[in-house]
Amino acid sequence: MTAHVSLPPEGPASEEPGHTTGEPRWLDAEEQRAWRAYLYSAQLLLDRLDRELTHETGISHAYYEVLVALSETPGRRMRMSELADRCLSSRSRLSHAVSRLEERGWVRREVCAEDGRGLLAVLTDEGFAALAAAAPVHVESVRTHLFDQLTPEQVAAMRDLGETLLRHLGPR
Amino acid sequence: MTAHVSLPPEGPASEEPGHTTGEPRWLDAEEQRAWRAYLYSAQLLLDRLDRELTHETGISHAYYEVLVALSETPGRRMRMSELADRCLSSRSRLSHAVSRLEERGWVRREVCAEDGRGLLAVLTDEGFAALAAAAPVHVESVRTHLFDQLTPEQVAAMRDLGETLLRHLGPR
DNA sequence: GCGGAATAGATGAGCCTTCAACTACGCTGA
DNA sequence: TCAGCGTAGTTGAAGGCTCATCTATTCCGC
Repeated sequence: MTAHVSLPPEGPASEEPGHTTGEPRWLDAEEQRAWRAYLYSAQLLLDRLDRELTHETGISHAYYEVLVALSETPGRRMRMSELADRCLSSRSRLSHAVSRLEERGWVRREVCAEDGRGLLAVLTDEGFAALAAAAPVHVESVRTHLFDQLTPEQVAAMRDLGETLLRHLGPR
Repeated sequence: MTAHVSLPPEGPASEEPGHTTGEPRWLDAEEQRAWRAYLYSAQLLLDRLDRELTHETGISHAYYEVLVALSETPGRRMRMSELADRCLSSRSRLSHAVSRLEERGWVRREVCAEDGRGLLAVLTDEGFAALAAAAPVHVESVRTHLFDQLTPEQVAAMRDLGETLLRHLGPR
């Protein structure tokens, strides 16, 4: 009955008044239901999108995001750190990812003129072509599993929810 | 400008009428904004919750879900497959996870009486104690990064959104 | 009761992510 | 001009996840 975020109590723990540590702010049944619905649906959705993209194009969602970020930039190139931020990725993770994309011939590293420490990730024509092939597959998944399921009001609520959380979690 | 799900076009591709393949149903600017807000916020939130839980308790969110599922069940035991379903986990992933939890002494495998093929994962007292210690940490994270940020209307919308998507993505 | 299909689960290789070093370069102040 | 610190990025080891494969057991029809 009690679910997920709270410890299943044998009954509410005895509470002494004037506590110092503070009793955990457990979720009530309604909150649990909302939280679980959000958590499960988000996990299932992201998983599904990633799987469909990966299986139909050979590009994981993580790689896809890297390619998209590069493709949207003038000259199709970006500093490694900036790219990491845009992809919600750690520096290390991005570094590994770019190495693997480099092996596929989709990205190339270039030294940065203004900063001798810096590198630019550059999207190659092959990389752009791979992205062009994958994009219709991905957009169809997003339509099918997300937008086709929602009313315009729900889409608006989704955006509102997302933007509210982003203000807290920070665009970094 | 064009973002994420769509190929950044040099301009809309020429479209011949009577197409057979079907032009991709690209997202418009509003849809992209909603989708990105949702995607980013979900990724950041889940990441944050997982990190806080992992760093403060040594239990990843994935393991936490396993422990919670077991703790909620009569006898604190469950068939491996059912546990996998409850945790949105593949059989293989759960099998590996239970092995690791077994090494920590938090879970034990028992043979299943009714089905010689089956196994039961059983939460040990040590496992329950570990969960009891972690739960307050996790609930505080969920409060701080989710519920404290939202109005009651947004919580209701979150639940509605989640349940709508779950109907499509299936409780499996 | 027996042969074959289906189910439950384990296993290992390979890839991905994380974390903690580590290198290399730039910036600042004395 | 150089010492020290901060920033940019890489690297390798360790653990987690996926996928394909494998074993053991049950179920089903005859």
